[in-house]
Amino acid sequence: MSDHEQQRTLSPRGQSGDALPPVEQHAQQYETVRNAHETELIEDYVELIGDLIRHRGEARAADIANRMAVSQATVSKMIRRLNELGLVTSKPYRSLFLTEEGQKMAETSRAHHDIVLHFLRALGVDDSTARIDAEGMEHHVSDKTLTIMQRFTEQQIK
Amino acid sequence: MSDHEQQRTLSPRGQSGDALPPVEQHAQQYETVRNAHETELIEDYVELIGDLIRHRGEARAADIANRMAVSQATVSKMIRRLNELGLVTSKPYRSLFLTEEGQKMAETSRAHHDIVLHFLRALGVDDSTARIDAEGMEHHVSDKTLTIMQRFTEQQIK
DNA sequence: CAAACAGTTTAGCCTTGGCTAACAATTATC
DNA sequence: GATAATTGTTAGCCAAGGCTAAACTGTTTG
Repeated sequence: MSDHEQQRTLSPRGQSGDALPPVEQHAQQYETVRNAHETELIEDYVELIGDLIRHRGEARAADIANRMAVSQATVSKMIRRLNELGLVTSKPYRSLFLTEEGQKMAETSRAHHDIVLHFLRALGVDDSTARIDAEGMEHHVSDKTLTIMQRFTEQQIK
Repeated sequence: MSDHEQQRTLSPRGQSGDALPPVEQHAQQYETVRNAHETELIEDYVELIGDLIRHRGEARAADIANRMAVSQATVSKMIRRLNELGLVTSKPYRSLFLTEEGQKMAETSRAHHDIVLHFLRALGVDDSTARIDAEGMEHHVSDKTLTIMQRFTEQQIK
């Protein structure tokens, strides 16, 4: 392991000039982010497919490409991956469908997304900024924090 | 452009069953996230290097590797990139330094990070969760939202 | 001062997620 | 129903960000 930094066990004050967190904790923060990144895109695709089906009745590759601002080739490749992961079923030149598992993922993502979006609005962020921020934040907010956000939003509305 | 989805200009209610956002706006959300991803890692490295220098007086590749939970080879490669980007200066087998520009980036990242972290704590999120979430959220929070978060935190403390 | 060890770099591999260009299939239109 | 337009797929490219293994440098120490 060779940790040339000696570990100081100062109790942190929670302020800006804080000591660095202990190595293990610090490392875990970054690991969590890296893991989130791996699933993030997949979830975004699945979520979008779910939305398209819900609102349009079908999800076509071209629509996904348009909405993601990505080439059709990229979408095509991605769909193959989603297929392999058992999240969608697709026949060439036909609309896509979500598998049971894909549906579950879509719902969860959608729910998280909504919680974050509503929270930001409740906080006073304007709609278009809230949408952009929510899209990015969505995958990095833990369940614990989501619960707190939800509670906050409800209180604001009441 | 070939938009086979016809654009419905329903005014959205801001609820979960919302119509999809207009294609251009939707596309921009995803683009913003993709752009954030490109700079994210870079910023994390630079921020960490800044922190190490501030707290330890120097930033060694081995420490970075430990704290990022990543191999030394990966760090080495990354340092080369940071060099090319003009963010750090480094002599082989020597400690790193941030350039002017690198320092600016480190400070900005650090500031954003702190705002998000303090905000989460003010919201009632426990410390270790707040740290993890902040690490992920940091790069996806717009300036506007940061301002609002900061105001919220101050009000809570008062 | 030589050997051992810790730290750094390089080489070479892999996967992901973009892209363009060329081709194939489906759908629409005349 | 032939042709045009749209949509989908395939092939092949690229950069980023991981990894391991091996080579190299610098430092410590017997």
